[in-house]
Amino acid sequence: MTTPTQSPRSDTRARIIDVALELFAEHGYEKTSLREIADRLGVTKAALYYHFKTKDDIVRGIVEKMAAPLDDAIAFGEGKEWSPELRDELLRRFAAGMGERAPLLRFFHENQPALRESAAGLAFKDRMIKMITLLHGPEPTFRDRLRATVALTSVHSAMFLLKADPCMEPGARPAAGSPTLDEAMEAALEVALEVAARIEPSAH
Amino acid sequence: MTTPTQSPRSDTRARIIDVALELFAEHGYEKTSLREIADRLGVTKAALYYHFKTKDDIVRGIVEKMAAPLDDAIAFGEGKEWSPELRDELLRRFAAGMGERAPLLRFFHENQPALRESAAGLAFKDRMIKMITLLHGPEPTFRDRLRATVALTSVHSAMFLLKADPCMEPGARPAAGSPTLDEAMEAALEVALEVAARIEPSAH
DNA sequence: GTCTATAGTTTGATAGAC
DNA sequence: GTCTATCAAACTATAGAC
Repeated sequence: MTTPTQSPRSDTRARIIDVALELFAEHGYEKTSLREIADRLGVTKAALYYHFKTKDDIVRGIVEKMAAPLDDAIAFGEGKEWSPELRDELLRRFAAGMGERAPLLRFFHENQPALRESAAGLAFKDRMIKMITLLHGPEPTFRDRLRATVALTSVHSAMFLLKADPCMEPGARPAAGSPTLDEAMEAALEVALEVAARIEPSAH
Repeated sequence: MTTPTQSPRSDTRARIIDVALELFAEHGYEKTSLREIADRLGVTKAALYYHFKTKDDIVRGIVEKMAAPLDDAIAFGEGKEWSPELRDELLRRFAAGMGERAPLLRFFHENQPALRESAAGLAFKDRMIKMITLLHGPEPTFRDRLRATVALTSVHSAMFLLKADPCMEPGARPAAGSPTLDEAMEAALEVALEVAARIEPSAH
């Protein structure tokens, strides 16, 4: 067991990561200043620099803390022989893991320009590409790789729809009401499974 | 006919739009400074401000000039009664129009945080949502709206794949070589049609 | 571990000459 | 229509006291 005298696992560092991801996802990486993060936490900018060397280092912290479900899914799929069942199980694990970490996925998709020059951002992108590779299996066609990619992005698209204005026209009914996050994720997984179902690596 | 003495339709303004979109798509809106745009054009920042009132006004210029194919597709679909044939024709027009304007789509998808506070950005988003609505027709379920959204994003996903490193592992073959832009767009349309095919607005 | 204070840079935008 | 010169503001990051 851990020492009782030890503080609750560097609480501030964890809080910085949480607040930063929240702001990065909502307002974007570039538009979120360290001052905003510090203010929301009730500390000063300098305090942030005690825990993280640079702004980009916070991104590193975010990815390291939040990408665990993605790594788990990759570890589960890696080494196994490809099969339709494996493919579907990977999608289920991805949807379950990322659905609970919606801000991370949003941050990744909507801040590509900032993440493109970030080591941590590229590391996350590599994980996504690895996930795509596991999904389509060996000797894929371009269409197979595209289907795998589209399947993964359907989770993000579902979130986009949730955020988008539900009532768009005065005449149109608000499309079966606003679904909950869980319902949206369920729909995302269903569509993802549909798209991925036509992946057939042996038919090259 | 237009006056012969008139200059070639304000060449500089058009060049600013082209260069700005190119840089915005490649390096992102926030990371692209007006100095960079001016330098590449061989002018100064002040010259930019003669043609555009603010940086965001350049975005407005981009959308107004480049979103024409999208408006055409919307105009084509609006007022018509929904049918599977209309749905597919809309997807074909969208893919054809946006495939030729790949940077615009990339700019839109990868710079949401910046565009979220931009009037021009919101106008483009409205067009996309309108396109989604035309695709799924009346009384959609959330799944239908999601399928319509995913179908539209497949064009962007195809471009993501094209940019992503083709050779990912030492052992893996580079997935049927690097396809051309046209081949990628053809694949994107095929996947989009697949995804949209299960939209059935009457089965609510 | 957190603070004050500030260095040092870059940015978007403006004024006015030509 | 393009230039030079400049502004105020905002940012990341650092130094050093407590």
